[in-house]
Amino acid sequence: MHKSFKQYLIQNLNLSGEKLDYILTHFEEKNSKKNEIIISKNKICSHLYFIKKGGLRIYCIGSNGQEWTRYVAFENEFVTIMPSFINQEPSTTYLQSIEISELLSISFSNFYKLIDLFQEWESFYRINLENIHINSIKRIEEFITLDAKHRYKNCLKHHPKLIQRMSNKILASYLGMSQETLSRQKSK
Amino acid sequence: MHKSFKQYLIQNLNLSGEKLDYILTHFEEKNSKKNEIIISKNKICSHLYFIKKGGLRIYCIGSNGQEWTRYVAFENEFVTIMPSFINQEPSTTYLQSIEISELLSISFSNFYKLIDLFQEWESFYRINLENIHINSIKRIEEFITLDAKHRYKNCLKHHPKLIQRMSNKILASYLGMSQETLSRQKSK
DNA sequence: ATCCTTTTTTGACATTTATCAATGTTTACT
DNA sequence: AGTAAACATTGATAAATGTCAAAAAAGGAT
Repeated sequence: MHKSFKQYLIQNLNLSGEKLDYILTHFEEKNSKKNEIIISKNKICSHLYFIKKGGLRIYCIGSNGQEWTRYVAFENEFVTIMPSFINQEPSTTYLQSIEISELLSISFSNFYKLIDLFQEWESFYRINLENIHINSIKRIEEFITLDAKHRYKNCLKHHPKLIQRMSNKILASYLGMSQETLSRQKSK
Repeated sequence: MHKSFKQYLIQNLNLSGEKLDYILTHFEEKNSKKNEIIISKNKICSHLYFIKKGGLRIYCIGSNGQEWTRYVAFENEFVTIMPSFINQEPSTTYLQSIEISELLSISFSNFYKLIDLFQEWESFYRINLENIHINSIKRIEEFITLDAKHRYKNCLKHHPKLIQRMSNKILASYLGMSQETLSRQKSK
């Protein structure tokens, strides 16, 4: 059960045997269809998800009703709507499946229970936080320093595979530009 | 010694007595002049700083030589160039004092030594990471959803005090717009 | 395979924001 | 206090990007 996830944990979490199996019992299988909304705006995001297969995105709605993608994640990544999950407050964004996906979920209370129980689990989480935070920092730097053309080129350079799995519409909304502008950057 | 910092830790870190004092011995006083560069681009950021007084910013250089402010921090906040500090690799950005500041610094090796020694210290750091990551997320959402006018208005609403302590030049570079554009937003 | 829906591309035009230049204002230093 | 340097404002213009509309292309369901 949770085989690929267990492999992932063995490689990244400094725990094994009974403790690891105990941790695994806190995760539940959850599948999602393409385009399925997993968490809606104004709901409290009560779970954190591990992606075994597929991909998710987090998006917000702009003043004119447009969707803007704040985050994307694929296989072997954790996702949740952090501001909502951590503070257990209503979300300002949506969590959506952008492919047929196989997920594992853990509830807020169980997640933090494991942090209290196992320092190794907290370290694992902390290292994950460090990494996603560095990614956020890079994303901020791209927004303040680069124009549309260079944001696209940069993304193409650093995440060529991800681009292939996203529609132009979603990629444009991730890069902070209109679909038309993205389409024009591509033909250069 | 480190009196205000000790108060801060007593309130936010679940440790006291000898252990707390032992932690404090790993921090060194450091003062900085206004505009002083504390860490230069291409250098490895070997320390994390706590701001007792004053303010710092992190900025990067755009393709046309402009400075873009990625981060600002004032009293009772920790700052470091995270991508460089965590991975001990050359920084792509500068860390600069924007006011006369009184800092406390801890080295990379001592910081992670304390994490290994005290689970409480790791928790303290983890909670800090959660908070700054949520702030980064909000900043990303502002960049993808808001135009220049609304980015300024939003900043005015959520960080009115910080704005007063930053020059227009730095504020504009923080909000991702030219000084002239910011100046025009203000007169509305 | 075919039809229908959705996505992507392209063009024309509008809007936002940047750039350059000039002037007025503040700040820092001696 | 006085001076030089840095900063802020304003106007004119240019460049980048958004919006709207239509055509072309791609993808899904039956």
